[in-house]
Amino acid sequence: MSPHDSVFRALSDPTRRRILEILAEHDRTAGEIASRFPIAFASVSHHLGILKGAGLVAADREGQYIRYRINTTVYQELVAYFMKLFAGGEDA
Amino acid sequence: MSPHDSVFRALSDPTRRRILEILAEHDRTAGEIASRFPIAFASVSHHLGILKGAGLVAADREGQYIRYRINTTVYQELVAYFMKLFAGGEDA
DNA sequence: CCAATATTTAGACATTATCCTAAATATCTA
DNA sequence: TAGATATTTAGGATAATGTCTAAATATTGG
Repeated sequence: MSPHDSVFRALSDPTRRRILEILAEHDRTAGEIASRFPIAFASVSHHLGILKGAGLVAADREGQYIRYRINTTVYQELVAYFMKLFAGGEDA
Repeated sequence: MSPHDSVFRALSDPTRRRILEILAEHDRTAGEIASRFPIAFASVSHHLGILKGAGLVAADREGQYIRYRINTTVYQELVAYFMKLFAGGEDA
């Protein structure tokens, strides 16, 4: 029941983690997110694609905009995975 | 209070996660760990160095051998980090 | 002290990841 | 429908990562 490889790879980049932290506050459009970073919009879009592919965020179109939000499902798997690791693999 | 970048980078490689899972069962020497993987001992040693640098494992020399073990401290930070992300950044 | 065992370090090479600019796609508004 | 805005996709340059072999370091036992 480990989270998929793509989840850990997605989390390995600091820009992508910052995106998740921003989305944890509340949902935002791609442009709102991108404007917070000193890199090109296209680069942020690429990061958003990776986060979406890993299931860490979801996206819905709203007219011209695309709104991104945290997808909570995967996080519970992550927490369970790490708890199992540091608990020494015991059943509880 | 996010875990350091090196922690996430260390976790991004599947071999390194497998090492952590093996060490979660119980402590093992570098050689015992390396013998479980189809790659060169030197490569596993490199991975162990990265895990140690991230604080995910600790190592103690035992005569000729070096025994590795899970270092639990960082895991609690990881769990707290992810819980905060998927809880929406609320105080609780 | 020397040879054997255990582990790490160094240097090279292939693969992957990030970032950029430019072009493509989607939607809205006049 | 044409032009403007929002976002993604494509292609390429540069940096980072994982793996290998060979050499170096540490410890034990005769």
